[in-house]
Amino acid sequence: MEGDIVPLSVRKGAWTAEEDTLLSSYILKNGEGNWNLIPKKAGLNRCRKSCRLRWLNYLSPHIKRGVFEYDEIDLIVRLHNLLGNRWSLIAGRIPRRTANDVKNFWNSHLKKVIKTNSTVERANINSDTPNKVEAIRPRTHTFTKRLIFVKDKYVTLRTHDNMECNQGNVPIQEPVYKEMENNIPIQNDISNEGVDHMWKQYPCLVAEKEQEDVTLFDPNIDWGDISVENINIWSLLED
DNA sequence: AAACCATTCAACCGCCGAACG
DNA sequence: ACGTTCGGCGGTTGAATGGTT
Repeated sequence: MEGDIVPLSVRKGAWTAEEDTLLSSYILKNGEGNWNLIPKKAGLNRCRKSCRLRWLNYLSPHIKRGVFEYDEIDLIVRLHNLLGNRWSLIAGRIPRRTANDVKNFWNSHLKKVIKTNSTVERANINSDTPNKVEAIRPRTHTFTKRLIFVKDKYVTLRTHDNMECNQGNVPIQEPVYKEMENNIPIQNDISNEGVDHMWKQYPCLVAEKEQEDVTLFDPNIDWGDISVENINIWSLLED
């Protein structure tokens, strides 16, 4: 692809502190904009991809670095079990973590020890056999009264202010599912800090009888993604 | 202390799809 | 309809680091 051809003189390899400073100061001042122009305008002898990667995976003030916490690992394992190696989707559900970080963490820490499913506890099983994952592709589903099985559950919704409510047809990209404990929903442990979306929990409204039409979710909210842990909501909805 | 091996992770590569002319 | 550009993705590499012998 012609767009990927870069001049031979373009620098490769590890970034220097000076290059980091040039890129950071330019983007913080002018925004991300056109990655094709950024290297030139920032005074860098780097290709657009190198600049983009360096910013998104390392320099951006929005990313979180360092040790993965238990909650994050748990989420990675569950989401990987559900989505397979779709790192950008997985990272998109873990606030402030990059796809590259999640991928590296999986490959270096989790891949070897995850045997068959998605719980962190089972990650302690020592095995040389890598987990074979069948990815489940997100699809749009229409919610109907058949969702009666969610009685006594909470659904955690990731909402966006700018996303319009699409009543009836809810695009599902990621499932989350929270059990009720003594009628109190288990707290969502995902931080909202520094992210442009909000996590909210809504009780599933359940009809008394299966024959009734039922509004499962508050129709006044803006729908983003719906997330369900522990179950494969997509396959359940197939029936 | 030196050699070797294993692990980590930043960075690169090749490819894809969307947007655009 | 087609070619080009660009942003983005997952797979892979290899330098740096740490651990072991």
